[in-house]
Amino acid sequence: MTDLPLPIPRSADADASPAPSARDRLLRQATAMFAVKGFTAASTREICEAAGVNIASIRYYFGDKEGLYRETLLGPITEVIHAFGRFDDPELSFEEAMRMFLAPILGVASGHKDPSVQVQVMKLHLREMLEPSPAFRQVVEQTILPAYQALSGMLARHCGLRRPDDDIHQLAFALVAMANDYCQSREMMKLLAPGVLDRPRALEQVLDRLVGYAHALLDHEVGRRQRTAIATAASGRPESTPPS
Amino acid sequence: MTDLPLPIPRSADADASPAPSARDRLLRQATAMFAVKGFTAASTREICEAAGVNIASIRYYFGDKEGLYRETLLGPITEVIHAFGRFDDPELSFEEAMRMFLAPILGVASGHKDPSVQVQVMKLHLREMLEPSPAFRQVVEQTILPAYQALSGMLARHCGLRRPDDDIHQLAFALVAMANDYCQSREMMKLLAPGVLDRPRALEQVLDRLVGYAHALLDHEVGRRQRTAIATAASGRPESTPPS
DNA sequence: ACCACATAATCAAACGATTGATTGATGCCC
DNA sequence: GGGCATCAATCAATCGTTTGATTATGTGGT
Repeated sequence: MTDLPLPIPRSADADASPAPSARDRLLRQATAMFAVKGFTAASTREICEAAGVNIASIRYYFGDKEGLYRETLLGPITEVIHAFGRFDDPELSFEEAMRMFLAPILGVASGHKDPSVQVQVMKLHLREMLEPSPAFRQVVEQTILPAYQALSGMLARHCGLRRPDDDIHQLAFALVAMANDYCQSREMMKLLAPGVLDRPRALEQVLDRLVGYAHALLDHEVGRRQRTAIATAASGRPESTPPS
Repeated sequence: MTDLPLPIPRSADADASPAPSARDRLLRQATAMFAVKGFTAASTREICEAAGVNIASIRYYFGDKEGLYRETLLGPITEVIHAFGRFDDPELSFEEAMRMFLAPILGVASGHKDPSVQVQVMKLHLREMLEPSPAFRQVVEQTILPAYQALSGMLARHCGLRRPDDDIHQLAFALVAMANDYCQSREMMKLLAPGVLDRPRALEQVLDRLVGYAHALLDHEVGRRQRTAIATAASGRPESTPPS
């Protein structure tokens, strides 16, 4: 029950699986462990045992636990952001752009064979938003911030603005929040409304809905700004909160 | 620097502050610690030192660390859900209902003097959605599930349905996600768009926008359903995914 | 008023277990 | 034999928990 002394379970297959190295196994298991249990709760012994490697391998390959964690974070996040592509291309329609932006977050058409890995990585990042580690702040400034600026800039453009203002920022956060929630609240969603995620083409349908939501919110924001502009032009008051 | 041997710092005031007991101090500091560092990362010594109580107090008042954690979770969540009031009252308009529902989540008009406590507690619950503890699942079924059923039921009613279907559930999750995000991504929001949360009436304005978003999404969903109904009636295909 | 007793609350100290990190030796392949 | 990778074993530190004693707060009897 306690001992499973098989460090390399899969033998040399034909060609499909090139027998993942100890480093890769360690990194993969660490991703899963960190996502499920968090940084502190996931012990190095646990991770190494699941990966079938010795405890000293962490020091050997990554220096220490935080180095392993940093690698676990940095790798997939750049992958997702790269998957965005040029979603802020002015040639694209708003729906096309939002679809390009939302699809990688939901994990649609992910490169991995196992879709749960994508979800685990998203959970890791969402956990970091609650409890930012020093490693994460660095990742944010290098990768997430440019992506967010591209999003808010695109939203501003579709609202007829040259630069995003606070209302655009709020709209951007609302859109991102809707997408993130489908990685974050998955367990609760299965508990409260099992049908949404168990349908055959569940993720595609969720993506369709979210794109529709985004369009509705953009139209709402455009309309609100027009009403605000008319109101301020009529009364001369530069107030910023008309009804809804 | 190390020793602060004053277990009861504030002397007997007039009447405003009844000198919080050791149990209350412990509970308050535990809430802050758990919210900031998580369950495992927050050590019992740390919590007790911050609260100015002995380590054995945890065993004395709550049995063990998990008992303290359970109390930390259960208390404020029932408080928030009770603050919803009867938001699903059929007499209310949709905007009135959503305002009653969203305000407690954002922490508007909270009973606490310190608004950061409310945010901390929300972070605790969001963390639990990523890593549900046994204590949390019990809390979900007892308190969150009824509140969610009230929300999805109200949404279904405003869409002309007797019971919520999968599309209503997805709409409900999107609305909750938008509100949760303002507790969850606060740090990142301050980093990416500082103006949104630093305005004088920031929370009230955010609430106004979210209520507007909710209305826009509801209208979008109603329109989508009408278009779907017309399309299926015309072609006879019971498909469920028309464009946006 | 005084003592005896009981309960509640708090304390310092230590328990065993587990943590992340580190060492020096070992097998292996080119 | 010389890098490369892996191993068992152990380090000091910290973890949550527990103990037994000590102080504070009442309570009732005489």
